[in-house]
Amino acid sequence: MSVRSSEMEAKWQERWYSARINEAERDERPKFMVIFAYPGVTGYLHVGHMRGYTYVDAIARYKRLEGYNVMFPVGTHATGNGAISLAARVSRGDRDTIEYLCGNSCPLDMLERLKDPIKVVEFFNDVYVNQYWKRFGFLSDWRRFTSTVNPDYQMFIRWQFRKLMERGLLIQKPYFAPACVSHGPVAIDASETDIQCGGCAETVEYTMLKFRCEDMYLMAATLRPETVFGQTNFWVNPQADYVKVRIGEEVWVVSDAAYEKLTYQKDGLEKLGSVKGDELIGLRCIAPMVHREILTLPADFCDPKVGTGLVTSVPSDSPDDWISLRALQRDEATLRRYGLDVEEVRAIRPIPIIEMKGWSTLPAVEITERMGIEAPGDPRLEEAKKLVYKEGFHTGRMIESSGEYAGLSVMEAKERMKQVMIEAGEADLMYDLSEEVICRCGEKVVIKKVDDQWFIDYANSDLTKASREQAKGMDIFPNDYLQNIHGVLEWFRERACVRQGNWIGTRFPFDEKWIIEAISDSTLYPLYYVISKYANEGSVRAEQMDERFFDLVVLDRGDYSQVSASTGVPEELLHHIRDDVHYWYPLDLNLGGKEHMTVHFPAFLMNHVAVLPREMLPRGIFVNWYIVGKGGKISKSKGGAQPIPGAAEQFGVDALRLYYAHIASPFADVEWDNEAVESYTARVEKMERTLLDLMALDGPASSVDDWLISRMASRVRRIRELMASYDLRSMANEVYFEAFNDLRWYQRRGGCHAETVTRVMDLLLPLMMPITPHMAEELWEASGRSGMVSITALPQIGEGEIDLTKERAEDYLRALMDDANEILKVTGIRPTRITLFTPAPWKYSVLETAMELAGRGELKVPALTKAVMSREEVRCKGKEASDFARKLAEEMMKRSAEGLGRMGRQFDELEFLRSCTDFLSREYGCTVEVHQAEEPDVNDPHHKSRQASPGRPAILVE
RNA sequence: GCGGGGGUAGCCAAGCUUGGCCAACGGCGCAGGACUUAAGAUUCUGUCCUUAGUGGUUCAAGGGUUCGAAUCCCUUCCCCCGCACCA
Repeated sequence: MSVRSSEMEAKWQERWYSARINEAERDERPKFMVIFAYPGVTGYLHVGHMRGYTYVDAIARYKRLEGYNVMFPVGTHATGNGAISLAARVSRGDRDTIEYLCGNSCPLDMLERLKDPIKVVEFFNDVYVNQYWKRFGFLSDWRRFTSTVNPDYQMFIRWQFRKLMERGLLIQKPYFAPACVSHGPVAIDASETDIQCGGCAETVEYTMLKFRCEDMYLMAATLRPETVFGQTNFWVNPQADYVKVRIGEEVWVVSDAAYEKLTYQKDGLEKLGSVKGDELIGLRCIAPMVHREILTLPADFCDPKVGTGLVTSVPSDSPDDWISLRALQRDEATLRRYGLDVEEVRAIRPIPIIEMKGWSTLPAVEITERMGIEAPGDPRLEEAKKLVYKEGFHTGRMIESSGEYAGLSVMEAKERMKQVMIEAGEADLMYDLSEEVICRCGEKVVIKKVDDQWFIDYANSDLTKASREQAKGMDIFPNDYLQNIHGVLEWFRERACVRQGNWIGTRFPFDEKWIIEAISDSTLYPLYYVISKYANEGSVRAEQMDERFFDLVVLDRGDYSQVSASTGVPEELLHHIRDDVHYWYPLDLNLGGKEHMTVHFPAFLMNHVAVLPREMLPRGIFVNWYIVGKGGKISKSKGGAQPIPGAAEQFGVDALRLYYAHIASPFADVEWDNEAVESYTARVEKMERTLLDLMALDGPASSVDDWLISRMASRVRRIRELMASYDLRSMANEVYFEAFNDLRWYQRRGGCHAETVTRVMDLLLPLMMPITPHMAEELWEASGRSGMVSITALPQIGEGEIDLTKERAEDYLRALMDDANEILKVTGIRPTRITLFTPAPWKYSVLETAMELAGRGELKVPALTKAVMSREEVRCKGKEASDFARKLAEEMMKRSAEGLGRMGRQFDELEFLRSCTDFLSREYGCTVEVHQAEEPDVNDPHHKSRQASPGRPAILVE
């Protein structure tokens, strides 16, 4: 795209914004409030992100056309550690980060400032608003911009949490979270803001099985508590150091390392003394659940750093256990060294416990054989374990050996058996990280018990029920999600809503040591856009927005004079804000990417339901899918990774907007493809040129004028229907492709009437405004219209403008030409004369009779034949007549009611074709004659005229 | 495993809810014609096979329902996404 285009875009944006048509103020009109789920401020966005945002602007613009007072606010979400992480990387001069910033044309002198997380947020807020959203010509009310770091926003969030507390939806219970042993809570994520290594670690829950052994318990940590029925022995690492620990009445034995971890998770641990691994070998202990006595045996694979450093042995399902057991059984020297009874150990056999499709009941034995694993310590054991575990977890089922659990799936059995053992005091839980994590300070990161973690109780059944009820009445797109969201709401459970540590966010109002986490502070926020304007313009300060303020303006609770006195906000302003809130809310549409389906949208809905009265609950959700790069993510090498301003420059904003709107259904991922985008650039240019050409026309009226007007008017009507479900793609198709083809056809048919063109522009330009607003304005102005198309109303269709018969006649002409082309193609004739025959009058009378019969539902071949053959003027045609009746009846019986309706829309074919002869002879470069079949003295050597039927003339080419 | 989505002509992609002008919108690509000194742009025509406008075979595969199915039902094969504390 040319510079001219960018200048043109800037020109119109400047006009829109200086005329403030984007600003939303309460008035008498019906309102429409729409948002997109604000993006997290984590860095530059790419062209894929603009898809959903563009939908929102196009929908907002369309709603303006329909006469709504539209509010389309934007904001950003800075909560979490994204900005902190980026600032940290800039601070430490991370090369990739600097390159990334500069590659996106971040000014060099910014780098120093970006060491401060808040500056990072401010910087990107500016980038998003100015380089993305304004660059795309969004009619968003910029005065309402807000960000989760703003103090006023945070006052709103604190209020929201007070309301959740009031409703009894905040609950406290223990929780296990990663923490540095010296710093406290840390974030573990791939960007490794807080940590040196281990960004991919996950928290894993081990079940500690208690094996009674004399006066103590050997504690075996396992991820597979459901395998207890397969236990055959117990593993101890003879080299490792273990400790005895008193906890309550019990004495546990765990590895040194495990003891340390447990001190963060269990209260009242008392270390009694150390014990070497080899001292624990050859003991007999009682296995939990099965209450069998088993033997403790030596195994090197027990890592004291993993779990408790003690392992229960299930050789049927654990490749490690099976290989170690077999090796030990063959190793008489070792057995003797530990004073073990050789025969007893050799008698140990795996016990089948789980059956799964395609496997024997001893999968560990099977997999090791298959993979040829022989010795303990084989690195492939890890892979073998994963494979068996995964298969078993998903498809496994417990067999008879598991007693009352027989028949349960592994998944179910795992949960149940774990619970039962915990309740019986035979097991406990411990948490660990899947890999080592080291804090920035160099200390270890462990899983620490948090006793007083706060949760939002999304499992609350009243809340769930009310939310589902609300969802039923909402406009939710796509339809599948409307079905699905009920399941999601049902499945949503308590969610930890606060964090400690290094996060950006709002302080939890009931305990300032907590920061409200990222999902929880972005659910009710659309409401805040109504109020943010007052904070941004300075008429209400953050500290004035206390609980009573929001109670009053949102919930109508409290007294104006009192709240005014206590907050210092003038009473009149309070009224004003209150009325704003109740005018704009509820939110009409919340649009967001598909990643929001399982978390954000349900939480958004449930928080609204929890806090607000029924009449303020949201009305719509729209989910959009992604623009992806070839083979998945958008990337530099595969296209689409270029900065948004660069793409705007290269392709043109209107072209990009049209691309997003039209390339595919919103509910499907699309692969970014430069060529495809370029074709939309070409399309925008073609459209513009075509319309400018039309505007230059100044000729006489002709028969196609009414056709074109009808066509456009029909499209306006259809678009109204389509846009009731925000079907931008179909609208784009109608305007930029279908209507475009109409315009070309009009010109081809010789249409050139200025007045018609004027009317067409009235109808068409507003419809172009939502998707290609800059071009629409440009053409609006070029056509001599005043004002801006962005603030016009959708055109009203005049009485009689839609004339379906005219449209049908033109379709008939096209079909005729298709037939003629077909004949010319097949025969290869270069025509010197084309003769068209309309059917003989009696054929119309047969059609009429057929329509009558069809209207009564009595159309059948014999019925029609009988009815028409009784008439003399038909009967005299003999077999030709009966054949025609048969074919017609067969044809018509295949039609839908709509199809029959079209057939019934009759017009004078003879006259119409005669009016087209000039056009047709121009098209075909030969003389064109029109006759009625059975007209005397017409050249028709092959009796082609007999083929004519109503709606389909016969053609003779020579 | 649970939940969800999908397989349409060379490619992308509509249609499927409410079965019937559906051989299947549209775009891209390709081929040919027109315009042009030429190129580009534009425009017209064609693009499953066959054919004086007909007929045949198609919408992952195989069954079924129906006068009639890309559309509804069943079975099979293949692909994708989500499963949480991450926005």
